[in-house]
Amino acid sequence: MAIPVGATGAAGTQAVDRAAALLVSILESGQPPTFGDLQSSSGLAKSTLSRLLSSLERHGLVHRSDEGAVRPGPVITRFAHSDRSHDSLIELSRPHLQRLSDATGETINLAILVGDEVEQIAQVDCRFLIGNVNWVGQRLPTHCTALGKVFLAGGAPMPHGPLDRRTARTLTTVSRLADDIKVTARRGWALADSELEPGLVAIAAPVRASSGSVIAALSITGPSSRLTPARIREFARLLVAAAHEISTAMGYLPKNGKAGAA
Amino acid sequence: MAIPVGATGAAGTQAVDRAAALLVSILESGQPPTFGDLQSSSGLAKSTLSRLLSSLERHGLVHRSDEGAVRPGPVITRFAHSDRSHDSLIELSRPHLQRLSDATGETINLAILVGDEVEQIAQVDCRFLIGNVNWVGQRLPTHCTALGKVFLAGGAPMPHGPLDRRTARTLTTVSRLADDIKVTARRGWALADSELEPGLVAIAAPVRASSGSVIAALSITGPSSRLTPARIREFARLLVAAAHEISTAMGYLPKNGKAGAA
DNA sequence: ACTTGTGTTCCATATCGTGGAACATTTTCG
DNA sequence: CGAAAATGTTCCACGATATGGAACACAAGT
Repeated sequence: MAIPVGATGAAGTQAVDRAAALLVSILESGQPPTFGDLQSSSGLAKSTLSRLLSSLERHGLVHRSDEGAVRPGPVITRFAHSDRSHDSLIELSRPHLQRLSDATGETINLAILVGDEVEQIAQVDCRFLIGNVNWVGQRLPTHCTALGKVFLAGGAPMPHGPLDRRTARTLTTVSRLADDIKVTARRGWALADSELEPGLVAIAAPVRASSGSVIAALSITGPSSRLTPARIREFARLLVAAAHEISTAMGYLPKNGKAGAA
Repeated sequence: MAIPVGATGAAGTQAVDRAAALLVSILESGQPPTFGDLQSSSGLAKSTLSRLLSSLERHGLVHRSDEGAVRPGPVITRFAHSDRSHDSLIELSRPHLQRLSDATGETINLAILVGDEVEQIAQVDCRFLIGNVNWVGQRLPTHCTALGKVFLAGGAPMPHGPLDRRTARTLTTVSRLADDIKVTARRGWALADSELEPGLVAIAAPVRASSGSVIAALSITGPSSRLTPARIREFARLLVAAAHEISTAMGYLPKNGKAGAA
């Protein structure tokens, strides 16, 4: 009685599996599929498909517009626009942060852009005694942090007016900052060496959504005594790779366009 | 034999209904529920719950962290951070836009903030001959549009440098703009009268996520010949009400905190 | 080491989901 | 305008599939 194709140890869930697969294909398809699209892509009987969709719709997980397009429903929409959507980004990223921490021993941070500031949303602490305390929840300016520069390089509006001078090395003119951002964009990662606090070095790289826009930034932070130029170069490779892995998990496709659909 | 509680004409979908309800409660609960939480809130047998969760997890719709917390899965996370999440916001808003259009006869727009500009993402055209063409996709500055002012009043970073003078009535100094924003914030809606284009009047109101942050702005636009002071006052009431309804649909709770959970 | 708590696997049972066909609606085309 | 095609929903008898209790595996607390 040969188990069907690739039945990975799952049984007793036919209906739910089908409904789940349906929902996934609706969430991942670029264009909202129609009933017909789903019918042919899933291979389900009309009646079955109709029943499953009705159930999903009844629970607000999908919505059928007048023209017959099947879209993510209000429950999904609400979640997508709520703060909680960041939690799941963190959850999805955590293993990568951890791996990066294991590889470098330094403090790893994940941050998002809030208004014109950078807010840390996750952190894995360094394993040295000399390290930073918990930065989660803290907001910092964009012009003097590696995390901030990543967002600026990703298209966030440049800061205005006189740039706050945090240290002697802070970039305090828009033109010098713009130059740095150009370098950052080309290089693929940002550097802030004693620009926020003397002796504090950070590098950061972008995490991208499937559309390519920068949705978060990943950073490695440590004292300049440990983050020497040679180390920085080495860590930057790891950092960019990790950020890239998260981006991929988010549906970003490295070279060409388009995200995976069903 | 007596249909169970509130069985709204649905049958033949027990398993899917249960799984869907499960997913909804995971998406809507403030704190990620544990297996136990779900067990008691759903009343399902352990074995059933385990099977359903496994199925959802297998499809990437939920994710179980090490500590046993059940969270939205990668598929949901990807969607939440993709551009497509705006589509479903539009879909959810469209009936409200339409109703507003029917009531006022003027052009209705929905916009989001992209960087430091406002991008229109949905529109319902006015029923007069004199009206604006399709603005969807167009980006405009924040300082001279009602839509933009809504975001500024909602906490978006103020624009910098010299403000582009679009008309004689454009607010071109940051301080005058700041005053206007204060009024906007207090009043609950924004007004831009001939500030973008002579004779073009627009009012706008905020759409809020469950967290209270402004995620979109809703506007009514028309020529000053039709949008007289009296009409503006009348329309503003309708506008604010409509924006509020969308906010509510997004999980925003008017007075106190907290969004609905299961 | 024993107990308690949590989650997964197993299995016989009958409940629940299935798909074909009939039906309802809307769209297309002659 | 009416016939035909396309699209989606409801119905129903059948049996495949989900169910929940119990046994099991594992971890945490005492």
